[in-house]
Amino acid sequence: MAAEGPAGGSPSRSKRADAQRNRETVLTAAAEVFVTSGVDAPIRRIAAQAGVGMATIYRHFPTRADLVTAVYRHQIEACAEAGPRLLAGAASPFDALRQWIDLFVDFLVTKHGLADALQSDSDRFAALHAHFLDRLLPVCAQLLDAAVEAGDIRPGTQPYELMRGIGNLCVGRDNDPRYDPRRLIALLLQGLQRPHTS
Amino acid sequence: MAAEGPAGGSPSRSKRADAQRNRETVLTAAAEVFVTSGVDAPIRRIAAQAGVGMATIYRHFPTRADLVTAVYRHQIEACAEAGPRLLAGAASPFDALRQWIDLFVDFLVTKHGLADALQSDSDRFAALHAHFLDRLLPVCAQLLDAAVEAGDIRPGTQPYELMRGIGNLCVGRDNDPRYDPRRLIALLLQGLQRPHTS
DNA sequence: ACTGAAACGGAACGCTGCTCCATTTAGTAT
DNA sequence: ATACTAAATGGAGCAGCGTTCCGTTTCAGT
Repeated sequence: MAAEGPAGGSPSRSKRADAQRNRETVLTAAAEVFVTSGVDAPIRRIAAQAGVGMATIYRHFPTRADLVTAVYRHQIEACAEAGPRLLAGAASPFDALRQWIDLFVDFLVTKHGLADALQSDSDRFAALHAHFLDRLLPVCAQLLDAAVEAGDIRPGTQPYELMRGIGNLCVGRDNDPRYDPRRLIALLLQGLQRPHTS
Repeated sequence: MAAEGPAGGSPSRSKRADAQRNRETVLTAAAEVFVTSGVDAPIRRIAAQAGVGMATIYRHFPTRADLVTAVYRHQIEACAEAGPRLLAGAASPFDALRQWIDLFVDFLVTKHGLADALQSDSDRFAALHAHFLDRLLPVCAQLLDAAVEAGDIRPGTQPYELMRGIGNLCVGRDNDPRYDPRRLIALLLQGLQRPHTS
């Protein structure tokens, strides 16, 4: 997580310096290409942008999911870490859940095709799916449990199902004024809310 | 809609008989392949299954969407026609809406990858998306309007957004016991419902 | 039967994912 | 400083798929 500055511990020892450098170069290039062409961009294009061969990319990131994961690692982390913070600071657990979902949705919709990739049943993204789940599912579960505990929402909803549903709602063409996933997610949360008078 | 029997009007005059036959052959083959390999199955495979050349398929169905549309035409029609019928027969417009959505969801989840294709932003499925919308959006709008009119649900939800949301929720790996789109859709409908005391 | 046009099949092209290996280069021991 | 070794590299090569193009076959009307 820490910066790989000269004073800090070596980020991954036993790697040659040029390999380290190339790794960063590829990450930067991939990030740029992802913005313009989505996370489905041809490896060739990313390699060209980075000025390296394709094999270099495959060596550093064996699957496409590894590359995507690495590019968005910081943002996934930020989202994961926001969970407990929101829970501590919000007016109610339900509010915390809502705000966290907002963060999550913003993350998904601002990255071209990321939601699509996440829900794709293609093997090439299996690891991406797994990483998101590993990192964010516990956070979501904690928020959900707290909201149930507080009586804000009805019990019985599985975190996995909720996360996939939210991810699914974010899939598809971007910037369609007729479709804003946030509105539907708000509806979903509404349905989750327990009637005020129990 | 009617069968193309000998007594009925010619289904599409000015087509050669072998072309007519091949069209049917391709449709049958495509239906079979779609079941096993999803609507993304290679054209080559469908051609092989049908025992025809690829060009024959492209000539009859210029885009993949045309083929998919043709294969599922009957079921799309059935879904469209069920709308008014349900509205007339159900206990309330909201019930009709719920039942119609059930039909729609069943349709989507039983066809491998159909929901994925529908929401894909790839051009190759644009026509499929358009056809679904042309045929089903008015039906959904009618049900939605009736439910709003009856005071069952809050106003303000756009039919397009609802349909895309439902479609989106059906996207992804099939038969995952941890994820049943129907549960989330039920939640969505719950959120749509107006509180009983206005 | 004859013939023009419709329909056909599959080769061919372009694009992509992924792998393999000859070559280059960084780091180290002398 | 030089030589050596293993890590790292780059791009050619193979396979799969979508789509088009064209020489050949088959239908249908005379």
